[in-house]
Amino acid sequence: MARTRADDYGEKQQRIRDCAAELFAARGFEATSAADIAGEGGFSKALIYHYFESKEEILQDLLETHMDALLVAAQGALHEGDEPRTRLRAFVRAHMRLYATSRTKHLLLINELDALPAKGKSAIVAKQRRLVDMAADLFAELAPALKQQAALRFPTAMSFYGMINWTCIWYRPDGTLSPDAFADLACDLFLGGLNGTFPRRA
Amino acid sequence: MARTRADDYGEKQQRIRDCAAELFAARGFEATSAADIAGEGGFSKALIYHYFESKEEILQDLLETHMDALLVAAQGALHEGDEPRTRLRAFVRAHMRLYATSRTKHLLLINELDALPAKGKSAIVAKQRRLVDMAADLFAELAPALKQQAALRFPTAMSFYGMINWTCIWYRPDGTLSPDAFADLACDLFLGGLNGTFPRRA
DNA sequence: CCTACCGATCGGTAGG
DNA sequence: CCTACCGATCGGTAGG
Repeated sequence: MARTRADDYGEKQQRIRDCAAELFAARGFEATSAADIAGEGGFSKALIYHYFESKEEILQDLLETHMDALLVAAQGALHEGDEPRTRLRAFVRAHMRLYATSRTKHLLLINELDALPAKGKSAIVAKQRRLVDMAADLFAELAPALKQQAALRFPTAMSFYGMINWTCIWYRPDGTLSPDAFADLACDLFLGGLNGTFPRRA
Repeated sequence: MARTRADDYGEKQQRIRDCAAELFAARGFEATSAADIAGEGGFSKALIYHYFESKEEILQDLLETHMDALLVAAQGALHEGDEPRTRLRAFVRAHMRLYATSRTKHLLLINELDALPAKGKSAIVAKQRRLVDMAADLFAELAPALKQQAALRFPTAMSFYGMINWTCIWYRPDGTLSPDAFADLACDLFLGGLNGTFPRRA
């Protein structure tokens, strides 16, 4: 018979993840101690080290999960509609919706990726690269001339990701501008520029 | 006679700033100890606390200086040329040039702003807001319809800053794409969008 | 899954 | 009575 595991193994682990994510996002990874996490969740520091190897492993776990969710959502968006413009709109909306529902993890991905050891970081970066490639392929469909400018493929895709990832600095999903509304604005700006976007219906 | 100060007071202080900046950018503010900084510079930890009140004050000093330089450079760019398009190009180039020459400080501004105490952070944020306002005013000149959409003024300006600030994640000024070349690409993308930018001369 | 601890190191400051 | 530092160590806390 296989070794048994407590019925609530998964839930306990998740509670640790949740408490850690909250504190990592609020104070930063380095500034958060294992004792802080234990205090937040009302469990012992030793419990954390029963479920995770290290503080870094918790962060790795959080970022990995978030990137997987992003890849699934983005991949799904690419099947919504035939026109590349429609697919781009769905692609950007998928990002903003996930950023809204998983704001904490998104903040960690942006701010604390460097806290990971080199090997773990490169695993995350590899997943990010797949996402950037999906965007770049879509852009090449939208502006075929981009295919002749291989050197600008990546800078262009990163300019796009800058627009939407930078939202972690200033955007609050509970404000007047909904995730979809910002997604559409960003989409229009990226496709048509300032003068192709304004005037626009309010 | 006024109280005297060592002739090399300024230089010593600058050496501490430089060593701290390098380590803060490489390892993160929290992960860098005063002892690390002292070790890097070959001086005592006590020397640091003779010149600075705290580790935070060093970071504050670095970010304040960087923001001031950015404000001066950006302000200067707004006087280069009559057409708003020309001024925007100079504005973006000024940013990218400063990011290239002060890459370390730029990284700190993006990654370590939260390490500052609330009061110090808000002083930096206030300066950033002035910069964002300069950009937003320029955009309203370029697309007058934006003036009727007050709610989109800030999101639009932040989308722009996303494109250029996100470079700290992926852009290396010593690569094949020069700071001015990327500035022009970002400028074209923001003004004309994907289809207004490509095809373009290599 | 806890209390009880460890080796080491933290940011900051003492006397001289 | 000042500025410019040094070697040594403070009280607490880190991850494990």
